[in-house]
Amino acid sequence: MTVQKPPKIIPSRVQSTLKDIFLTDTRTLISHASQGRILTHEGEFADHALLLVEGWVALSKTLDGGETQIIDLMLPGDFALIGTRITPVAATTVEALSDIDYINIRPDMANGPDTASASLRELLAASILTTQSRTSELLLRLGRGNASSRIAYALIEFYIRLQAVGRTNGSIFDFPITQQKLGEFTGMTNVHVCRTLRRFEHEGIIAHPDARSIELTDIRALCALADIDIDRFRKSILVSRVVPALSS
Amino acid sequence: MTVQKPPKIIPSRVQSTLKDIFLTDTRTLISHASQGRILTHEGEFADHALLLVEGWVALSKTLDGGETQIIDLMLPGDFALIGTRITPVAATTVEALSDIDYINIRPDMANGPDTASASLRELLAASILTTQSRTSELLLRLGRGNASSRIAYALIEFYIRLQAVGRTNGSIFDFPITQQKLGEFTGMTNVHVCRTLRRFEHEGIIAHPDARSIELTDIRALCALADIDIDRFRKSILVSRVVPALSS
DNA sequence: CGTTCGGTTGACTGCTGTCAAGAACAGTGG
DNA sequence: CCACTGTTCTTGACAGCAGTCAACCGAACG
Repeated sequence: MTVQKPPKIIPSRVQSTLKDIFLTDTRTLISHASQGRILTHEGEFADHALLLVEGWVALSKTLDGGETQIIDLMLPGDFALIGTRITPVAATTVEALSDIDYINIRPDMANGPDTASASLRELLAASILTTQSRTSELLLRLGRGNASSRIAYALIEFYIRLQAVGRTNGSIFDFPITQQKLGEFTGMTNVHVCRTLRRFEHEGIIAHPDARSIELTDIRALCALADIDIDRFRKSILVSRVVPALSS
Repeated sequence: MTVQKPPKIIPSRVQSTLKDIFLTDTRTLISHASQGRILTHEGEFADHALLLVEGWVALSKTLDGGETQIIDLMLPGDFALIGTRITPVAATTVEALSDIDYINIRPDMANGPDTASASLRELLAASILTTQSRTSELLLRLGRGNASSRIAYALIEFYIRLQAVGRTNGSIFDFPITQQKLGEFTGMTNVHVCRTLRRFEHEGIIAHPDARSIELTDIRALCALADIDIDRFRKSILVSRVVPALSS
């Protein structure tokens, strides 16, 4: 009943782009980091782009009091600008929620006039707009939704995104995130996350096939709670089309 | 004691870019819309970029139940992609919070290979990243802050942004937004917005020089409430520098 | 076998939403 | 000039959802 781990895949479009740039097998470029590692605070990442190959990564912000809000999660195959120098994602902390494999792309690799660089920029632009779309949806739930709505939203978002990169087995998927972190994403305390998940489980909406996985047994109910039209939502958060106004 | 209305200004960098593109005086391109008008729902805006010259505009999303969350506010001088076809800002409603003047930029105007188009794309890319930064800050307050923190955050954000485009008079500025809309921005009910504003006024943190203006009489207190380091914050939400990885 | 971490549950508190009524004000039309 | 209307703001009473505090459990790990 456990999730079959598919072979590690880089989305094909990204992979071919990277091959053009690096002129080498992408597998040799992969770095590793353990769960809990903070990827910012290390100069090496300033202005870089990060391609996540395996695992989950959180982009978060923290108030002086120490309260943390996760702004966006990176799932396998995701691509994002990180670093501290130029982008306004500046004050963001980048943390590995699980053990991860990733490729670090230096800024100069995307700045050239060649088609490979241009293609990389297009990917980046598309990924930025997709992130913006997800962030808007999350903001809507934080501003207007109750605990059930927020948790349901998060679960559906993870499901749709993982499904798009072949990381689901039916409605089961790996769920390597603590209730504490899920609370940081949904704007709740870990205690209330726990209560809400337990209630969902009791109502037969979700299940735990094993400790590290989750099964969405009633996706329709989750969509209703989160006020999601699943088809429209899928199109909205998975956009990867090139945006004319941003391509060169 | 009222706010002196400065002449209507288009930020100089934007203005020169637009002149290059349109080969004409930008003043002839300005359209008007009245307070309350919804700018989406009209095919004419699909995929367009909008340059706001005067007034406030809200970009919002709505749940089925009718509850609305404002994702971002456009203030005079702001520039954003709107429309429904390609961008993931798709499901967003664009509403004039006050009477507005704006310039509508058709997608083909930014797609050319000429330097003017390229410059426009750079502006757009910078504006998207700035918006992302503001949205992250807002998300942090919605997820972790209480009513005081959220309102204080909103007031400081408006102040900093208006000051950057010369729309403040000391710490006084035009405030053409209802408490209802402020609640849609901060994720609160209009009733609680009212209570919070009244408390701020009673505590001497803000004042109402006249019905349509607001004065931030104790900016330091507001920053403390919102957990804002004002200099860092200013840099973060006003970034307009070109992002290497996105420029062509 | 002790320690740590994450998860679970209960009791209690309190912030914010809901409901409702009234005040201030602008606009509209007679 | 004066009702009439609709919108926004204001305030109070009350309820409920989620945070806080605390205790305990189970699993993983050294």
